[in-house]
Amino acid sequence: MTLDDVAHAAGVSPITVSRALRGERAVAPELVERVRAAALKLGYVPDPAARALASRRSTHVAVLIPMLSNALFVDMVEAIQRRLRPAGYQTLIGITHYDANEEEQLLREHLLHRPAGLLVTGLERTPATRALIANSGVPCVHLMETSTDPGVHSVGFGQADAAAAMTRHLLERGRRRIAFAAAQLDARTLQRLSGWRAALTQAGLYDPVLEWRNPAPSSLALGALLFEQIAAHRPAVDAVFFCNDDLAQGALLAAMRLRIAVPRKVAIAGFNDLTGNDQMLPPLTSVRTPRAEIGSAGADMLLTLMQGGRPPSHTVDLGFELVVRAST
Amino acid sequence: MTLDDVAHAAGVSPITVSRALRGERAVAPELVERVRAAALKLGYVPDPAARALASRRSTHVAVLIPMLSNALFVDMVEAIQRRLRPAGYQTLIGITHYDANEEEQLLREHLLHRPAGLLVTGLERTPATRALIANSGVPCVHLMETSTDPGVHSVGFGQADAAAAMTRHLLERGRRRIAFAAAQLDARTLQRLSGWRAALTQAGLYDPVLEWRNPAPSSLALGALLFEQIAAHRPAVDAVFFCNDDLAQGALLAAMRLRIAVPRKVAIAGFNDLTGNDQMLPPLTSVRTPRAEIGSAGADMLLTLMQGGRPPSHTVDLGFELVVRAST
DNA sequence: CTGAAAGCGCTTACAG
DNA sequence: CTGAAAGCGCTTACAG
Repeated sequence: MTLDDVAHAAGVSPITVSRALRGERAVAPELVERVRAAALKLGYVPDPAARALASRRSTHVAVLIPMLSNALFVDMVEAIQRRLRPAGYQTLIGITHYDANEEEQLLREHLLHRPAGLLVTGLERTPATRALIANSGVPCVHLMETSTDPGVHSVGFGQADAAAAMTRHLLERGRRRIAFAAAQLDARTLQRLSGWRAALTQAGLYDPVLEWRNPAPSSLALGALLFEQIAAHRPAVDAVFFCNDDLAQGALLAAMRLRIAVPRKVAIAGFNDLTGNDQMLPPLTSVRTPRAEIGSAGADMLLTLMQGGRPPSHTVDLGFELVVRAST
Repeated sequence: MTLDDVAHAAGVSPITVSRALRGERAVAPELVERVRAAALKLGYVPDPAARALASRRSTHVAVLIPMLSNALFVDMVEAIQRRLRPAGYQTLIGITHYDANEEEQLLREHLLHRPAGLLVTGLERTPATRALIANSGVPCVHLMETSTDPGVHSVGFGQADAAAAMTRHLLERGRRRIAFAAAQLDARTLQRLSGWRAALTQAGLYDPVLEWRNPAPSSLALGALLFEQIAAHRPAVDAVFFCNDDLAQGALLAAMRLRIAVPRKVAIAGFNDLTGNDQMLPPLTSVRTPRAEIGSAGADMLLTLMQGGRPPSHTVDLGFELVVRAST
């Protein structure tokens, strides 16, 4: 079942079938109709390999994310697939493990397959990776952060702004010694840290000892550990803002074990508003981040670029939302 | 940079280069050496699209899983990629949302791309899907369960056995009214349910009112709800065995809210031993399931099949492990 | 708006 | 063990 069969059935040349099916204009509407009908009747489906070889472009979209074990990226990936699949694109997921060199290696591998598009996480990468993307000529959209560079397409939200907003919320609640606990220490975590720092500085309450960093991956256990350390070393701290919800949830459990009253003695806030926050004791205050929307809008922008179009804007800021629960 | 360039540099014909690079025997060792050196020097990499078109087989492996939001499958997928990538295969992840029809649709789409191999979750699917797999001739390994059919390749563990083992553990702890709470109600959940039922029946303690089913997806919130229902309607229940850890974790939080002592008044057990169980209050007893090992071993079996080999056994049982913590 | 020719970069038989 | 020929199923220029 090939183009020729459809051409035969429709009484046109194969190339006309090719054009009609791809929706190229410059084909008479009635011919398009005839071809479509024939293709449908024969159950014809174009061969992706032949198409890729001839056009030097596949229908694959490579999606590079740091981790799948962070629910954040799962939500984003699912939203991406929901958009890309109906449009006829296959998603290839590459996991970088927050490692710029692994990302570079992954990208090299994926580029060999001539992907139709690229979806990458964040803006920070090795110069070589940046060059690979630029030289490949493959459309690329950056997710999770917003770029000011008009040559870079991005969909995200202001990580620092979101963290600053949460910090101000804690200040409004009367907290004065607000610690920030960070894990992983990837670019976005550090942006959140800077947002927190800016808000505290503005309030005249910034103190470097309030900054707790740990490069290990975010987890309940690490959140518990960080909370225990903060409670032991800085008893005056009256709020802890964690860069991710799993840390905050772990802290809530640790507080219970240590019999430290939340939020009476210390307020606890998280980030991302992952599932389960409403089940915590007390329910966890967090920042809802629009990861699914980022996936959808990022895929839409990429779709536009892959079709040769130009998106209305090179960057889209999808914002965030404070979700205040009983923990603060 | 094509085969021809390498052929030229090595002073042989293109087809010899093709054969040498693919490791086909019937090429003189010294030629293989010469070709390899030339390819390396020129930085030649075969074009996957051309290869797929000519050989009618790609280097893609389609992996069909129910959900990415279940950490279980994330662990499995990561292990699969870790095995398949170095072997030169790309992983295409398809999410079925526990829907047999969606799985069928996904499979149809993936089969158009002539995948080199197929990795699917479980043994239960529509007859059409089964036929699609068989007729495609694409090597396929079934993950998570073990098949008795010698025509079906599988890597998993005894879901019913694992549930029965946990149930016996609860019986040994002196529990007599052991409820089973199930969500999602997919094939594996129902196998666990049957394992629990068998163990209770054997002990002469089976009672249908102890069975709690809810078709909604597993979550902390649903676990809390199920626990509240059980506590309200069946106060005599002295243990609840949840088909998944997130349910059990939600139950633990609900028990705290209701001030029901765990394990004094009621024991709580989960399944899979997802991350965070050790942080719960009290730490959660569970069954550790070898999902990463299943991913690795499944990928290995598929690799063997894709290379035309025959795996030592058509099915591999990787077992499970009881992880007893303070909640039981 | 439509088509004949050439070619994308490999591999599959078929010879020798 | 090696190679010349044909072809995988499309799309890209190039004409008209």
